[in-house]
Amino acid sequence: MTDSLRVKPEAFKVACSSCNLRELCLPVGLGRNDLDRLDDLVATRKTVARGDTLFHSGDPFQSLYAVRTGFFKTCVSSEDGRDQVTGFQMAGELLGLDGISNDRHSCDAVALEDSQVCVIPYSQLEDLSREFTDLQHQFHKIMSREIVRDHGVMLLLGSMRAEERLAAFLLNLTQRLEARGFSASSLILRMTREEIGSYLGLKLETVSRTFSKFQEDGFLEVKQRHIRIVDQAGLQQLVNGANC
Amino acid sequence: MTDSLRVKPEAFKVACSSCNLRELCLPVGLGRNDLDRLDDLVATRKTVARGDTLFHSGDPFQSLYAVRTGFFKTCVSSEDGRDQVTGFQMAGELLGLDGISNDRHSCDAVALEDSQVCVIPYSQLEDLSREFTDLQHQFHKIMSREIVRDHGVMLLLGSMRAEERLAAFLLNLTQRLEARGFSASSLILRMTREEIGSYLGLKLETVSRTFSKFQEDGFLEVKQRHIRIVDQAGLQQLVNGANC
DNA sequence: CGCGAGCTTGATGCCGATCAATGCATGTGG
DNA sequence: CCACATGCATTGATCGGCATCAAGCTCGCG
Repeated sequence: MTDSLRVKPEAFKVACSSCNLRELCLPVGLGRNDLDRLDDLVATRKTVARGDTLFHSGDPFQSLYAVRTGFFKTCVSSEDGRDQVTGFQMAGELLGLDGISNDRHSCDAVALEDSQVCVIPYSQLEDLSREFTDLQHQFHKIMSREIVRDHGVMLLLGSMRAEERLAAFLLNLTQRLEARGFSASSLILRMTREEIGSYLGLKLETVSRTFSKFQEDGFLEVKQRHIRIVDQAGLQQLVNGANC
Repeated sequence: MTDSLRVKPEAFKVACSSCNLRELCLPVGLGRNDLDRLDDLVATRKTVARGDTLFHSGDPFQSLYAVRTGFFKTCVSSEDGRDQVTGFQMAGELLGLDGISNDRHSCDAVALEDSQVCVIPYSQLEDLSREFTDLQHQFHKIMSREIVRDHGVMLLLGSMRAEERLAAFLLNLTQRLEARGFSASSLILRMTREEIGSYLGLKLETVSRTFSKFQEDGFLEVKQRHIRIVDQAGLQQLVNGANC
């Protein structure tokens, strides 16, 4: 092999400045100068096969990860083996923020399809964000946004009924997919009914039944993991308490 | 009144460096130098009467607040009027982190007793944390800790039954009170059954019934808002799935 | 083809919601 | 000081939504 070929193919693309996710990811709002420095920081990628774990709860925390391609779930579990999916992450979203709190990850991150993440060494990110106000501010916004998202999930888990939960889930998913240039009305679920159920505080049978009901009611077409949204407004009405 | 008396009594105490909460609050782990600068930053206090709101959802975000004395709840609400308590905050805990995400608060913060908070102007905190690594790191830890806490609440809401939720709630509360030098076994609840229920995803009647059951079972003595924990280990066993 | 993981659907039961009445503490005005 | 109102808590009776248990179905894959 020649020297030039020994360079990993990813090396050419590991650059936030030319990444097509830069408007969704950490670099949002950064200027040319900041971006160049960020490119130096985010120098490596990591491939995670479907079913594999990016990090486990308890692992020492070193880096944040930005999803480049693929799809992840994060889940926490209690001592007695209870398990809760805390989120699903897609391209441009950050993984690992939980680890900052005590230098260990406190949840598992599992790839639900073959995925690729950008590795962001955390201490270097702190260094760089001391230098660049915009980066610092953007990073804080991302953490804050995660907190706000979590509060929304609490609202869902604490006060919504099964149909409302699933409707809210689907609308959230399609909205994020749309922001990434995918269809807002047709999607393929990367997670099982059980994983959806865990996220929504429901059993997989309830998730399945609710999908069927949505189909009967004309909101969706459901064929296993293929979902087509027929009546988005109807789902939206469900989430707001139109039926109460 | 003499001049000396006209000086607000608080003026002497508005100093993180001499605050008895500094080991629980933002200043954790800061050196002398950092602390002095933080003192300049956190120059004002604010008194919030019981029942009053420190900030509303939608208010422009300017500052974080550190609880100095008293007790708060934060709650989010959806368009259709659904309401969810997302947390209870006591001395040394930060309020307002949700506001960073889009320069507006996204929840209400309500004082559950007469309280006092330290006002931390956010943009100045950002400035200062660009200068002091330790402050920056501590701030990030606090945000991350909030995310981890939220994930714990999701686990609770998504997978625990009523008794487990209330037991977990009480243990968490006493643990935090103990860290502040209060008794771990005797406490006065600052919130109503309804607020507890909202936080735990239960109705107030269920909360009340569960308190009564805990009393029958010999875990607690309950007299309205006065709680005495008789069998902490028993509660702990409940939280872990000892009964499953 | 046959196996297994995941999904669907049905029957039943239980936990917690709901509805309703009473009790208890605090405060207020006559 | 009592009468009454008000807010919060307790307790009971009933109901319903979701969990649970169980059986069959679909589809991808070795």
